[in-house]
Amino acid sequence: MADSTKDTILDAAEQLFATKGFAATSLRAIIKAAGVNTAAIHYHFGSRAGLVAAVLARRAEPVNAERLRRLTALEARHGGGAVPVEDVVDAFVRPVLEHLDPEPTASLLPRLLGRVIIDADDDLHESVLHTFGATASRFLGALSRSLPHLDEEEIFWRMHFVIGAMAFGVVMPCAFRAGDDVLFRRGEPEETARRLVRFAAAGLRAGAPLAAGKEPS
Amino acid sequence: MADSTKDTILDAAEQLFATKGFAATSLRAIIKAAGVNTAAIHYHFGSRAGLVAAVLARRAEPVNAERLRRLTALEARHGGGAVPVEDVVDAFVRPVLEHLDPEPTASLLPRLLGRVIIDADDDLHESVLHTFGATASRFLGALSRSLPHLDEEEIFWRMHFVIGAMAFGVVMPCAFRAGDDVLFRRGEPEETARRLVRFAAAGLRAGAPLAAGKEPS
DNA sequence: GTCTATAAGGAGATAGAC
DNA sequence: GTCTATCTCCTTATAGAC
Repeated sequence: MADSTKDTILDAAEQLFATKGFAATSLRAIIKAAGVNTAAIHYHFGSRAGLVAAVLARRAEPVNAERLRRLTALEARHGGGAVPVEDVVDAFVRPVLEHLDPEPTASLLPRLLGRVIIDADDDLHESVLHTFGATASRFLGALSRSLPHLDEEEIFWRMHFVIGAMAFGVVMPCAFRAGDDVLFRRGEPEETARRLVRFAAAGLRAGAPLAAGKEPS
Repeated sequence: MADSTKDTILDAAEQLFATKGFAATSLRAIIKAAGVNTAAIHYHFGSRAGLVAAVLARRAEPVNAERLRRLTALEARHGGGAVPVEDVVDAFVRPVLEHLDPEPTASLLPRLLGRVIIDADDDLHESVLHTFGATASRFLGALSRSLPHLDEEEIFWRMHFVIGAMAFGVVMPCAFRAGDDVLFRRGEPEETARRLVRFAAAGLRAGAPLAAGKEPS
């Protein structure tokens, strides 16, 4: 139990960052939730920014490693040629979405990463670019080979849209209401992943914006 | 100039909310930017929440009205039958995206609405549902008629993804860098709108997630 | 490594003069 | 309607005892 206090803080911070957002979570709230001392965060992480970076790194690095592992396996299986778009998208979103849960409070990792994507303008932005930049470049390259009819800039923007769809789909509350009725509730992780992969792959595969033709098969 | 102070506050608040986010913007920052008195916000808007609601309402209501106007015109033109998906998406996203600007600081309205969508969990959430609920319902109904092969829940989730893609595409910084090089920079509003409509319409039109077939024409 | 105590300043909100 | 002054609470961060 050498790192017990440190891990307790990381767990509590992760929970609060994921559910309330980064800007809306104070160190005091984390301290209270973790049941640790006021000075513990500064002792272990130096500052608020240090804690944020630690929480993020602990979860983002394994996710990005898993993404790259899956993409590399796909590329190997296709002999370095084009990988089907669905498979590239799947390798990108599933390492996040498989941690989803119908119970909102249980979906910590997806919501944390969604928030990171979304709370972009504070001190997070540089850290996010650094954390996700290499992975994004690899996936952009793979998509370029899978979608030769699109130029690099178009693929960049479509990947952007996919990330937005993923982050929003993941951070949003699991149920929506109309009046007093719950309309839709998130189902199994597999279901959400399938919906998103289907949507994103079709969007990525669409014809170029200026072309008049329909999507190629 | 009866409302001069009030409007000055609204303008300054809009600017800060759009660029820094809601949670990260304090009343003191707004007061300073607007060059007004400390008590002015509370005199005119009652509280911070009152100001947020006022800023949001001033911009969201015209946008939603324009969305509904365009959708109604489309439905009339198609005699109450199915409207092509591209046109429905266009009516939904263009009233926001046409206010985009290559210069980041000039895209206040899109960034404000993107942030509203995204900063969901604080006191904004109820207000957002109230502001956008009726418009969303109308568009879901139109999409149901345009996409008869999809059930209501699938359409709901895909609309979700479209909103996420739009919000993320709009809030993000206009340029991305790799090392010291600027890779991509946002172009004309028309270009971004065309990219998003193309992507979103293809995603919406994809076959049902469990079906094996490709998209219908 | 953990604690108490506290510094030093920012937050939203209000009272009361003008 | 506008201003100054101020209240109360919360924020991050640190000093120093144990």
